[in-house]
Amino acid sequence: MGRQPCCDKVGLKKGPWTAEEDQKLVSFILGNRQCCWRAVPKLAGLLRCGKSCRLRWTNYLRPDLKRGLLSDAEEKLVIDLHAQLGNRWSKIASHMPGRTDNEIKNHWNTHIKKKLRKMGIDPLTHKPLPPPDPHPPKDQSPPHTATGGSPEAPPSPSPKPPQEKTAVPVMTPASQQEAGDDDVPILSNYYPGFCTDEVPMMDPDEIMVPLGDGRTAPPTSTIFSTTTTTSYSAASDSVSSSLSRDEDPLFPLMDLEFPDIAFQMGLLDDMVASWDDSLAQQPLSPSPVYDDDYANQLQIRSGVAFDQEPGNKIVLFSSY
DNA sequence: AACGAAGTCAACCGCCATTAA
DNA sequence: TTTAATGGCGGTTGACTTCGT
Repeated sequence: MGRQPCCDKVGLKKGPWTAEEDQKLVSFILGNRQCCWRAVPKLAGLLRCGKSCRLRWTNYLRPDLKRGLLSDAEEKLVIDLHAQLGNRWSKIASHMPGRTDNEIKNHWNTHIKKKLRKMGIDPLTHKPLPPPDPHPPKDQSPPHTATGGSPEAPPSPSPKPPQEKTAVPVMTPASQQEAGDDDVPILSNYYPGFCTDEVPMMDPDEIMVPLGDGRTAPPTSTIFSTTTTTSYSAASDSVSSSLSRDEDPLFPLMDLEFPDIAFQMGLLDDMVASWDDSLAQQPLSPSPVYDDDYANQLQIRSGVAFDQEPGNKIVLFSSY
């Protein structure tokens, strides 16, 4: 009957992840075939619940995450998508490869909202804000207009829930054609490519990590540039998330981009290595290049390219 | 230099839809 | 068919950082 509980939550650790935990989780996920998240912490030797592991992986450790502030184009995209989808952050994120729903949500709440208000636009309705009332009523919420109120507005006596989730109906004409949740017709052309909704766990013997032998490629096509085979070790600080991107040894790997030139130059085999704990402690050079041709030869799965050749070949790269 | 306010964002909470037993 | 776990989602929290005084 049913399934076993996800976790008993007894003796489980909470709070920020340490570098050691990150390393355990990454090593496990990269080294094991897909299995249920419930089993991950136990098998990986983590005192976390599976849900926590999943969140950590999807929001922070996934190799295809872009990280960094959203660009202007991305911000615009978020605004457009939000106008159509409301606070359905995962849907929005699915149109923005390399970005997580959590990241977008945070950015919306901390940056975009303010920007829109400064521009005189209601971030909830995406319509012009009404001019400030020179005589605001005392101890009473201003009457709500049809366009709805801001969630930051003082509590209203109306039974309307305070959350923004109800913002969805407030939409642009485009969205008012009642497109299905999944159908946001315009936006995929901003970022043709991958959807980050599905992040596969990887087959253990499909792992290919960059290696370095000192070779460097031009900046736009830089391959992975580690010299010694060192491990993707996050261990340098007890709280990795407190590190800046430049300091955190995790980030270089996250920033890896598709090494097209390397492949085209026949360096693929040189770059193949088995994943193990001794890999890549050394920072890896990011490269903003993605090669469609080579990608076409591979099975692209959410920013992870699996070489069709049998063997231990997988390339981790950012899908940007 | 010290303190408090404001901003940022990783992580958690709780709900819901899906799915396995 | 029923039950309950799982995974996913959006909202919220709180630790940490940055800014202003």
